[in-house]
Amino acid sequence: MAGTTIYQVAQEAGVSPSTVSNLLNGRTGKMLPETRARVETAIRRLGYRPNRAAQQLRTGRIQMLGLIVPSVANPFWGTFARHLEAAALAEGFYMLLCNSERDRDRERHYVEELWGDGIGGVVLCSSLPSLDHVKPTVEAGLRLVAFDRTAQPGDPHSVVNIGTDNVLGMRLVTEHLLGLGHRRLAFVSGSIGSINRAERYSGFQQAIEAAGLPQEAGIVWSGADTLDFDDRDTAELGRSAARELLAAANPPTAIVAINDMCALGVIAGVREAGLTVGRDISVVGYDDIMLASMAMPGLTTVRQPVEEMASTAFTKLRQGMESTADSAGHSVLHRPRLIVRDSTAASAALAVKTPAHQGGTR
Amino acid sequence: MAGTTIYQVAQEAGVSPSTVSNLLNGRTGKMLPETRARVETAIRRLGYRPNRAAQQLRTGRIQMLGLIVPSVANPFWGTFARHLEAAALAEGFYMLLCNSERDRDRERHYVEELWGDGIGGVVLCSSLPSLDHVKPTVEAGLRLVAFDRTAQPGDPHSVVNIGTDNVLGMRLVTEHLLGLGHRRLAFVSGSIGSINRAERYSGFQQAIEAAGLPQEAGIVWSGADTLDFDDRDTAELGRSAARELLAAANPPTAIVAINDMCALGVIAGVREAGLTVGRDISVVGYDDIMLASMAMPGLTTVRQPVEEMASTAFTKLRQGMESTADSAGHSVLHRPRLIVRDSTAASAALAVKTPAHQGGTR
DNA sequence: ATTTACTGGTGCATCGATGCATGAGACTAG
DNA sequence: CTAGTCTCATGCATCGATGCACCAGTAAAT
Repeated sequence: MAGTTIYQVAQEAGVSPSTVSNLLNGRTGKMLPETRARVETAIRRLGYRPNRAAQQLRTGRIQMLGLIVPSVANPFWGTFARHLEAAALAEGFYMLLCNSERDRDRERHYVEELWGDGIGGVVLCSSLPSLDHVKPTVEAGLRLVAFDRTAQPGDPHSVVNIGTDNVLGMRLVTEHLLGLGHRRLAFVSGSIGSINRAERYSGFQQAIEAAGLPQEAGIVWSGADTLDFDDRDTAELGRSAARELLAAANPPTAIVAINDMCALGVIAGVREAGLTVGRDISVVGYDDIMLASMAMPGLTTVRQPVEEMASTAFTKLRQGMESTADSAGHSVLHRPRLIVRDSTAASAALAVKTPAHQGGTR
Repeated sequence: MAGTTIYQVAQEAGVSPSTVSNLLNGRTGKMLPETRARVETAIRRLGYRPNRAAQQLRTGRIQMLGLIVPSVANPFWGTFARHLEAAALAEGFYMLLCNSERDRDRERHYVEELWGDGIGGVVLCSSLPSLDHVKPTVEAGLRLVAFDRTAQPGDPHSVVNIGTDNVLGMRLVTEHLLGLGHRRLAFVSGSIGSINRAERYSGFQQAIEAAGLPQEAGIVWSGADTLDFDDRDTAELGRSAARELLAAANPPTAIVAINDMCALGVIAGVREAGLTVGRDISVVGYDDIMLASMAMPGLTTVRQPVEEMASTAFTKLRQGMESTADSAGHSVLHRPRLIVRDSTAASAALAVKTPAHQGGTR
């Protein structure tokens, strides 16, 4: 809108528009240093900036990527969005943000719309097990990086998956609890429909088995039909889970929540039941959102290296967009990390020989 | 990228590209219903979608707006972004997201970049008192809606400001506390540099004055030099404030925090001091972020009608972008609302004649 | 029959950048 | 002095949609 065109620059520098274009696009091979300098000066003097619309129209490409997340109101996605934007911006790419609200049709619609508008690459954060709804677009040529998801049979070829090892992550916290002497753990989740929820659950089970404990040591509390897609609901879910679990006969000594929001709800529920988290009962979450460190007590959880993952996502996307050959898809698994805080402590059964408030490396 | 052009549609329908264009742009005045139907069928059959780059190049306009926030990692901005996107999308606008990290230069850079790329409207969420850094761009024609900010002398003419009445909001909570019998209140904030912080402070003072209390009834705790720009820091600030205030002789019976994050820190600090929020001392925040309702106890706070504000922001932006005349700027003040939860209760001085846990309409 | 009026639709230049094919000029070789 | 070789720069068609100015028809008026 500044309105300076390549023609004005050309005139100012006393050359043709082609020359300016050549310079702009790095075709400086055969160009007198003097000419080059003249053009560069003119560009600077006029404050010329190429018109992106014209560039895109001509080249078909555009320096922009799309990000589709369930909802940026959720701090986990907000954080991811921020890091992805930073990675993109460093290479001159803009980022279009889209909230899918976890709706399949909205995901599809966005993907098609973005593709139709000339955006060549999209990072899709979907919790859906299948990518069928976007398959046609991907097969038409869209570069798709799926985030927080593991490759599934039937996925379109070129899709790159980026995530953390959920099985491992959940094993880590579960083993942490087992190491503290807990022998009766509850796993709290909404429906285990999404891929990573299933993976997390599997990690939980594996840890219990590996410890040689009977299946019954792991109680599963699943709000089955609850539509726990909203964060507030997720937390609420944790709250009711805690209430129910603690009211039952032979309650667990530790509760494993499917994610941090859920864990925060659990903490609230435990407190309402008159117990103290980190003393009477241990609670762990997953994700390490900002609130996890600020909660009282600090929440033991599993951190996903979000920044690193964002950077990988952008790199992969870009690679895909540049090569014309249809690169084969694959998965990049980042390593999750156990973050121990004060919400976990030795099981009450051992509490006699261990100081009550121990357990946190803060 | 689908690649169907207006020419193909024209051929398919047996008309000229102009006719298709006319239909697409609503110039259907003089067009036989039959012709119209033929074209519409062709469009559907070919799955034609106008090429946005070409449209933009031709018309100069683009159906896209920019949103600049301090950081979407902060749930308050995340929520706002989500609502703004929804409002924009309903009218066929995309939203480009930019994180300024509260940096003046980044704000300027983004504004210039967006303008240079043909984006005609930007919603800027800046905490800076002055808009001088973006003034040139606004004067060049960019439509700017400033969010969470009140008009200041020296602002560019066309800027529309959207916010809530911070003075009123803070008066509301402060009066709520006074009504509960509190006579010694502390106001906790980092440096009161930004406009809305100053406004909030002013509301606090006004309420105290209006109640006929002496100036000294309002203690001001200001972390002066602290760089409390990160959320974590803000909470930390509240924590230290609480500790210091409670350790002093003649401590306050109620603490007013500059925002919810800060209030959550205060709550943590109070708890560490061995006191119970909502009984021994009352705490209030501002913003009503999601966590406010999930904290223990639920935080009494002031809610900004975010969704409504987002909708206003979009409407104003759009109006500005459509009219060529440079509409005059103005401010839209939304009404904040007091949300009473369990973190406030009657002052301890009255506690003898009032049940301890009362006070919350939940 | 010729002009006037009107209806319904089309031709074409245009937006700004791109990059291939081509050309002008300088210089050397024969 | 012409042909051949280089070097450096330029002409021009192109991407797809837009919308004004114009034009073929047909109907009504003179």
